[in-house]
Amino acid sequence: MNLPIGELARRTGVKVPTIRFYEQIGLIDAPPRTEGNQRRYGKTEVDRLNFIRHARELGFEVDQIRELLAMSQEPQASCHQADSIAKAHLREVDRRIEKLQALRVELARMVDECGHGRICDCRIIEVLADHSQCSAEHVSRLRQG
Amino acid sequence: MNLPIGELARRTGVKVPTIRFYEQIGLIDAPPRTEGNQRRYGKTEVDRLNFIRHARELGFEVDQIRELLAMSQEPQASCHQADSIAKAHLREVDRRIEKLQALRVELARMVDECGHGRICDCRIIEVLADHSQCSAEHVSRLRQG
DNA sequence: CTAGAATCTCTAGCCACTATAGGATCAAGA
DNA sequence: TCTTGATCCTATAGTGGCTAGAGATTCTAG
Repeated sequence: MNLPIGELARRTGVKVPTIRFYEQIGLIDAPPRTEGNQRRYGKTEVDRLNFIRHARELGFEVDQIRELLAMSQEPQASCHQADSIAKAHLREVDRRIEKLQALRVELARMVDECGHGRICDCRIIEVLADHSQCSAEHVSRLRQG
Repeated sequence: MNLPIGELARRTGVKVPTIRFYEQIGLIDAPPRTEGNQRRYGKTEVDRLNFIRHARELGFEVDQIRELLAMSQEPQASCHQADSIAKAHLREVDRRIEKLQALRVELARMVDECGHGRICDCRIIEVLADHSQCSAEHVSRLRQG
């Protein structure tokens, strides 16, 4: 194999600076270097990065991925822990979906009721200015969706 | 009125450091100060912060809020722009919901297929390691949910 | 007058990257 | 062999939207 970092990036869909970042935070090991100090990777890293990317796409946080990686390297361990990480994550995803759907209703209503006239009659501004006009009980922290 | 920052925080649900942060980034104006250099707020700021908090809760970004605030201060302007900001946001929310639902399916399948035995038989690790086992086409950026 | 709550500024930290600057190295073609 | 240009290197700073902490000052009730 002996892949340079750009090729590893191409094969895994993880960007070059992100790979270096993952090395920095210890999510992947520092690989051997060429005489000119360039990183060279093997199949192990392709697999590991694919695992990481996939888990990130599924919304797992880096710390959770660290745990999953550690577990995957002890094949005799019980998978109870992996199961519970995934279950917790599933609950979290369900929560996010619920919140977004409440939010969706509110936004749709706002847009629907916009008179398309002047700001002073616009329901969008009005609703935003006055929480009591909300039909749905929506939620304070949406950073995670 | 002449509210100190803590009272403004209590009335709007925006935390004290966040209010100072909003002042720093120019989302609200710097208020007058007491002789001892403490901020004192009036009704205007209560309204404005409520507007901001509400819009944040609905998932609008600070830059969008800036635009909405600017618009709301020109009551004779057309609300077409507010409408399009809200609509764009609605589309974004729909996109997030779709992604999360695909993700949900995948996670549920993972959890469902976990044999609750040893790691080497655990579908969770396996599925994460191999994207091709995914039933749903899920998505690369989930930071916003 | 005093105690303690609230406020002030400033700086750094959070997460998971992304971007930029200013070099060095590598691989292919002339 | 030389050159070109793509890729690579490190280091630092920036992103968004806050949050936390230190250490000093001010306000207010008793």
